[in-house]
Amino acid sequence: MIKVSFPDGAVREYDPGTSSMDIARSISEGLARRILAASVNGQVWDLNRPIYEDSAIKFLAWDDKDGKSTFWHSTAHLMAEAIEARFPGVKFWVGPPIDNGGFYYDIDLGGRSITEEDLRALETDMAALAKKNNPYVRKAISKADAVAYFTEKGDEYKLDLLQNLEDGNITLYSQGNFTDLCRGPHIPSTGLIKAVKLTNIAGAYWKGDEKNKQLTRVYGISFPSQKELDEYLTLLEEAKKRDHRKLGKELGIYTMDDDVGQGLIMWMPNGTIIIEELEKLAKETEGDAGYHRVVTPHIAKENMYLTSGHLPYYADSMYPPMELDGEKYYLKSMNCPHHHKIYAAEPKSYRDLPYRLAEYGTVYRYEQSGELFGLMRVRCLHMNDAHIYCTKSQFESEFRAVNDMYLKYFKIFGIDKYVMRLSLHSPEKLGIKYVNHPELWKETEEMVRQVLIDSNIPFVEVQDEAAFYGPKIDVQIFSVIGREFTLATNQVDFSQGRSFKLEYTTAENETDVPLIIHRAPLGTHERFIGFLLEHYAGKLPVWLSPAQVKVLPISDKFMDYAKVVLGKLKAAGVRASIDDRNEKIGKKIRETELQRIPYMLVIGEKEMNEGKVAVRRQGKGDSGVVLVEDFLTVISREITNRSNED
RNA sequence: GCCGUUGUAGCUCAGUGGUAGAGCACUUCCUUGGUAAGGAAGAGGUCGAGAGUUCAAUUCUCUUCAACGGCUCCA
Repeated sequence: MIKVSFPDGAVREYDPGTSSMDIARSISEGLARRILAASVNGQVWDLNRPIYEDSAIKFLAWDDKDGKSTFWHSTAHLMAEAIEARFPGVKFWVGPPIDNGGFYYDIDLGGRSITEEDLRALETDMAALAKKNNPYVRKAISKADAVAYFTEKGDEYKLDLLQNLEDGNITLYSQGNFTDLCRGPHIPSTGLIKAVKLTNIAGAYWKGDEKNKQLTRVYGISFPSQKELDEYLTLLEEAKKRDHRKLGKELGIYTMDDDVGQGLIMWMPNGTIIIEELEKLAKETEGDAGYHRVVTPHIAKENMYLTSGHLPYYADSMYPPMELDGEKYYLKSMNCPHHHKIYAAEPKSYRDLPYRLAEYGTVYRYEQSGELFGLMRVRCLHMNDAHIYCTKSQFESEFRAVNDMYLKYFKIFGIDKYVMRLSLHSPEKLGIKYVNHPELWKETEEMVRQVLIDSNIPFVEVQDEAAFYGPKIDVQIFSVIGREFTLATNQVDFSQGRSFKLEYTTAENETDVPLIIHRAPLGTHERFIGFLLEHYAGKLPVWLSPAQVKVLPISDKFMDYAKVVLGKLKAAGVRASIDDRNEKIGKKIRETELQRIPYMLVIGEKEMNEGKVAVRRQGKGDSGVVLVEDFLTVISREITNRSNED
């Protein structure tokens, strides 16, 4: 007998060779019907795989992350079966589940292409195949047999996969007429897949390398019931409504134009107000933290970018140079070199450090055309940039102060869904993507890691994401459509101080090179505002809102009083206007609501006679009649406090 | 940059091998209305751009530009 223990601590005995499914059935039929896979000693297993040893078991159902991935992975195989039946001779690369929902399969269609109509037909095929309730059958196979099998099939992709697999560790999975090289696990049978949606078709380089052939990737998602699929589709629709590109247009935040160029944002009056509020916040905060503000040009000569390392490392993402008087000038892709020159303009002693230079710097980056994305990925951006020059002993407290600044900002904006990422270099890319100082990388990476640990900030470590000049902490956020972006960044630079020959005189009257911190807690205006629009679903807090109050007279009989109210609002520094159109109040309210203007002041006879206003909060309806002065007190406080409540 | 999709009025979108339509927005008039769309009339587009096929192209073909979905990339 084998001992099987459960998450609640219970232990039961079973015959060796019992499967997780048998065990589930011995507990309850309902459980057996619900589960998709099992975790056996921490590994996800097929439910029908026999267990021969004492094991800790946990059943995985749809509400489990691993249950979902297993389900989606199995659906990918189901899709492959349907595709192979419809397009004989196609070859499959890999078909994994996706973390944030669904699955894909990369396919070599052999010159054919798949259309939207094909997807609809494949969905029908898949539903029919699912209905057959074919079991997913696992078969362990020797490497030699596997190679023979796929050689006969002429499947160079699976043979390629096999190269990196160890003999004795190779399994095939089959369901219906489809067999795939796969480590599994899978759900018991296709009948569990009740609803499938194939969402899109895309190209994807084989092994993710753009030098390789491009395969066709088909994305899909599936659910154990039609209802859940419908809910998912509704959720997608909702997400689209808060897409910053849609809101940006509806709210008059920004525009782009073919004549201006790709990825070049023009901020409209409403967007500019947001920018100015953000800059005001940044200037206050940085002023308090001892930063000096500077302003630098948008271009510089080639030589500076050779010194900085930008040209050797990042020439591809800089705009090509313009030539003047026989000199090459580049649009700047970073502000740091200019700031270094300001540092170097006057001799520094240790008494001058930390020396902090801040600028909302405009930089230009030649992003690949296919990568541009609304406000989130653009070619001209305005960075909340600053560089801190400090001694080694000051580094930790400076770096930590920057982190504290992040957290302060995030609290103001109510940002809580982000991932702090410690971005490290890759040793094999030293001298290619990263400056070649292995010992400095090691030292500074440890230093940054320690700051995070000491500050009790949860973080993930990722290789090969560092800046070319040093490790960094990135704050990763997700757009409503699920794309990941670095919102803010806090970077160590042990390299440029040397390349620019920056120095300071130490207390011992010696010369030393400062460490540099590059930081951008508010990222760039473009990405940050794009993020905020989605974060707030367009309902910006009052202090940030381009229009804060709309005065809505019931009819033009009350226009004079409305103007008095407007005058008081403006005198108090509130951004307000009157809807003086000849429209009914219902329509004025509807349009103001749609513009996400936080406060509406409805004014009619009663309000006029009593010196009051009827307040309506955006999204919340009528919230009562108050004296104009009382309203002013409330809104002024909300603005001054940069209140995030509504 | 690569694969795929799309491009018609300010916006959202119909439509056709015989030089275009709706709703909203806009303008004017009527209406002076109390918490999410009052009524009427009017104006507005060389159908992304260029070339080709055709008696005739917004429609078919090619090129190009841009947007979108991915891939690659992202200091």
